[in-house]
Amino acid sequence: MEKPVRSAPSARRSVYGQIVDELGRQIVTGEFEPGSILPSEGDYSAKLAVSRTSFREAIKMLAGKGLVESRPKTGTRVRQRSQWHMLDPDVTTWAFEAGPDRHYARAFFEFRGIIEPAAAALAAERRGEADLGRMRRGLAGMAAAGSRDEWIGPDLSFHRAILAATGNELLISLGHLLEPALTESFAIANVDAARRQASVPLHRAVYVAIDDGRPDDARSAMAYLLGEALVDLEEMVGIGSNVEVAALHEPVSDPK
Amino acid sequence: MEKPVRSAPSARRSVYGQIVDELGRQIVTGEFEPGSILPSEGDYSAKLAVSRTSFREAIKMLAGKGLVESRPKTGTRVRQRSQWHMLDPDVTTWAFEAGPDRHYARAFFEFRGIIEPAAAALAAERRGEADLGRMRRGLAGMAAAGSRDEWIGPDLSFHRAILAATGNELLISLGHLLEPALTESFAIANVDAARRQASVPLHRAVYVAIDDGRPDDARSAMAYLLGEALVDLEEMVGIGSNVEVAALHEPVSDPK
DNA sequence: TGGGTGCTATTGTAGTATGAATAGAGGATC
DNA sequence: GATCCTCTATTCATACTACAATAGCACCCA
Repeated sequence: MEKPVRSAPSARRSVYGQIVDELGRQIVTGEFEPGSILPSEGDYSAKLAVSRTSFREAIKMLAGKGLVESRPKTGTRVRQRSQWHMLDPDVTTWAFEAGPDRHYARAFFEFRGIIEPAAAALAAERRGEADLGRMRRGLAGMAAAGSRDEWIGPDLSFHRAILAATGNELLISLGHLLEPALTESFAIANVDAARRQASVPLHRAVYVAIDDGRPDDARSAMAYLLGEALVDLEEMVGIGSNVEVAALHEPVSDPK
Repeated sequence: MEKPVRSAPSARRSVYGQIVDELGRQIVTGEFEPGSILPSEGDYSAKLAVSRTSFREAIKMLAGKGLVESRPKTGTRVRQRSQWHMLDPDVTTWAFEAGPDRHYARAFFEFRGIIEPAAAALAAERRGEADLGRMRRGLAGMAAAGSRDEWIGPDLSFHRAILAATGNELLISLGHLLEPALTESFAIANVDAARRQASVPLHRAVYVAIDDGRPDDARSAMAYLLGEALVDLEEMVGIGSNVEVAALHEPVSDPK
């Protein structure tokens, strides 16, 4: 549909890459409902005015992320949400781009709340000088940041450095999810400069605990930091409101 | 190289699917080193006796998992491990298939040790009757299992049911990683029937705590369960041995 | 010696042809 | 009337070819 400048995110320029982004976003936002069948390759590629080859390559990439499934005769079907690879950076990007998807954003912050405090504790045991240096640079960058855009990079670096310090490849991989999430979170919750600066001491507390080798303090400092960040987002978007939390107690219906 | 029966995992039968599996495994096991360039599409597809079309579709799927990166003129390059999507089910499968990759297996169990106790705690707060039913069926299946193969399914169902009970899509996605991990773990650590049966009460303890709505007990019961499972694997493969743990304190060198 | 400038290998895209698989309709059989 | 089988049409799967776009690299010229 409308294809605006879309400066920031990913910015794939190849034909198949654009289709991946466009179709991926449409699927994640629910424009194509799970269980539904996409138009046939021939029809859809013609409609998009691209070759069937490029279209198929895009579909293959989406299939690799668990979003769709192609079978002869049947066609290409959108899989159930429970089958999607939610931990894929692109899927995360699309989910956050989709405007404030409250359900997803809430799940994501809950997930961070599990991972990152534990990662901070591990980092306090295993941090190397290089990791600490990256954290310090992140802190300095945050303290110096004037605009929102100047803030995101250092913030991201700081959290990534902690994940990297754990030496755990799976935790490091989570850093790839953080980028779209942070970028879009800040785009949504437009916290002002004063508020951002207020979180610098919280970040510093995490750093000090890691530097001193105090895992439990690092864990709780990180938990507190994330809690504050969630509060900011809540106020803006309303995720995590009481209604949402209550609703979450029953929808385990999800019947595969 | 040798292409044995490979009964269990994925078992893709399409041409491009086989290439994805084969290339993916070769990259993850290090047969193609990060930073190296694959042979050109024309050469490699000819060598494999498949069309360039199918080969490219396979490459696209691998690119979607962050394993490779294609650019005109340069070719297709294997990306650094830190860029891989380690939380992709296929990548997990290849990493475990690769024989006992101690480094990865240890990271994976550490990761489970972070996620699953927290998930169990959340499940104790949010579980629905359907979730509890699935857990009960899993327990019953484990108790009744004679062979190793009969055990894996119920075990997997049990852990997935807990993740599902959290209602958190990201946690549910982790269930996709569990399947290859459990399958291969049991293939490696061939624990005997008596030992498996000994873990049934541990699983039951987790279930009871969740059923009763006691988050802290669920968390610690799950942590204990995973600890025991890790002990089994350690004895077989040597992951997590003292040497390994000690070595992990410094290799944060991982540059970029 | 330095810098611009083609050459060329490689991926990207397109179009077409053929094959294989299967859902579903329709017919045969009991 | 119900069940099973066959047959067909649709769709994806694979292959092959041609050309465009890109960018590394060597070469040439000032």
